[in-house]
Amino acid sequence: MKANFFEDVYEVVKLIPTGHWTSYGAIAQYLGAKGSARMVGWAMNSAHSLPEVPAHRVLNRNGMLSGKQHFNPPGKMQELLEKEGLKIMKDKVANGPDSYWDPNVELL
DNA sequence: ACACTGACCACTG
DNA sequence: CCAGTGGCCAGTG
Repeated sequence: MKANFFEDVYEVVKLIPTGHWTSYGAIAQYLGAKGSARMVGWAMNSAHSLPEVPAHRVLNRNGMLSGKQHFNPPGKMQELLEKEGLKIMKDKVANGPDSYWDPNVELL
């Protein structure tokens, strides 16, 4: 397959609890030298085929729905997040760090 | 084999 | 505070 890196990313994303979100950088940091934040985004692009991977729970470091434009249809991302209890305002999470989930803290 | 791009992040001005 | 630039790794033309 593409690379183990993608698999690792998928695993972490799948581990994100409902109503929580994490950032590309956090995942990249959790995986370490395996890749940078950009690779996580690239992995998400590949993850597009995997319904098991809740890519809508992965936002940029600012909690902004950077990749919502890549969803189908765009806006589905926000819809899902709101459905899970997150407050989205202006394409960004309003719950703040309260809903933030960091693999480096929770998993490590 | 080379160059450009990409769902990012951090630093500098 | 906002804008610009570099760095990161892999994939595609």
